[in-house]
Amino acid sequence: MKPNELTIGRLAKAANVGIETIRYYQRQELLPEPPAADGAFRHYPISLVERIRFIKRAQELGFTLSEIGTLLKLGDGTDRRSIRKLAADRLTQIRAKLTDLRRMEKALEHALHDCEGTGPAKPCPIIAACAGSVSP
Amino acid sequence: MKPNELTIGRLAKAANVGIETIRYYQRQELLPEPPAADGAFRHYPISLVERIRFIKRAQELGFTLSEIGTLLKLGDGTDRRSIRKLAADRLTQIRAKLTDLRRMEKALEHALHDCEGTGPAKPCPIIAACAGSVSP
DNA sequence: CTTGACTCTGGGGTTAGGTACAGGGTTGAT
DNA sequence: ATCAACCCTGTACCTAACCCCAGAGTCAAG
Repeated sequence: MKPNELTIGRLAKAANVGIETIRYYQRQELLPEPPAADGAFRHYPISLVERIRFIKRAQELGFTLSEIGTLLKLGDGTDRRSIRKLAADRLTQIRAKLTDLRRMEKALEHALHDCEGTGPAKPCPIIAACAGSVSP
Repeated sequence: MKPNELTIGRLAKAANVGIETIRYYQRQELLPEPPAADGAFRHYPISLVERIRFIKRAQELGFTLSEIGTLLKLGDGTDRRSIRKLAADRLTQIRAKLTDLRRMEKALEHALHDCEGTGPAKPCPIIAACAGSVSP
């Protein structure tokens, strides 16, 4: 084993992911699979640590693994147009989800607030919100 | 078939869900399963239309089906404390997700903005964001 | 050269909320 | 009585991103 190479376990530890995650990324073609001579241990270049970190950081930006695959292929950064489109689409999705969640937040806040201030004589406003009645 | 009863298909149509959704809810014990005499058609009371709508509206508030099961059991609204806890917990989750998504939104906005204004001589800021470097 | 920690291949399972058959049986309108 | 439209049970599949396991082989330290 050369000094700039790792076994899968050490690679996993260095990149702070599980071994199974690495194998999964290989199946998704996000990571190369080094050749193994007849069941012997594979040798992974240390550069893969950075590649895995790239994947993880892209995930934190909300990209799916499939999008990250594209990003990795565009990794030299010369095709700005494709990269921008990917990022812009993802941003649109994130904003849609934000709108959705904000609606839920408001509705729940409202129902909870009403519930705090409602005596047990009236129907529970949270249940009422689900039952579809408008708060009186 | 009594006038206040429906077949599963008509119930599905009335509640605006698929037949399979109704069966799924039955398996999750969100809906009762009327008895069927030896492979004959089941008869569903029309009141289930409202129950399904309840489920759908609760989903729009962000509750999981399992939580909705609890809500349905608490449906008389007398146990306000349990209901409030459920709603408050869900609200907490929604807010956590909102925080997460807002972070993603900011980071993507920033990277996109930088990318618009960066000449092809510099590395792509979107790729750079994934690669973990701080924008210079 | 033994031992224990690791790795290999191949397959399965998980969560949530459904969707999609296949191969029958039932209804109800003509 | 026929026929289309519907329903029954049971099972399998879908997405996304992994996790887990068995049984066999390999590597490195002592």
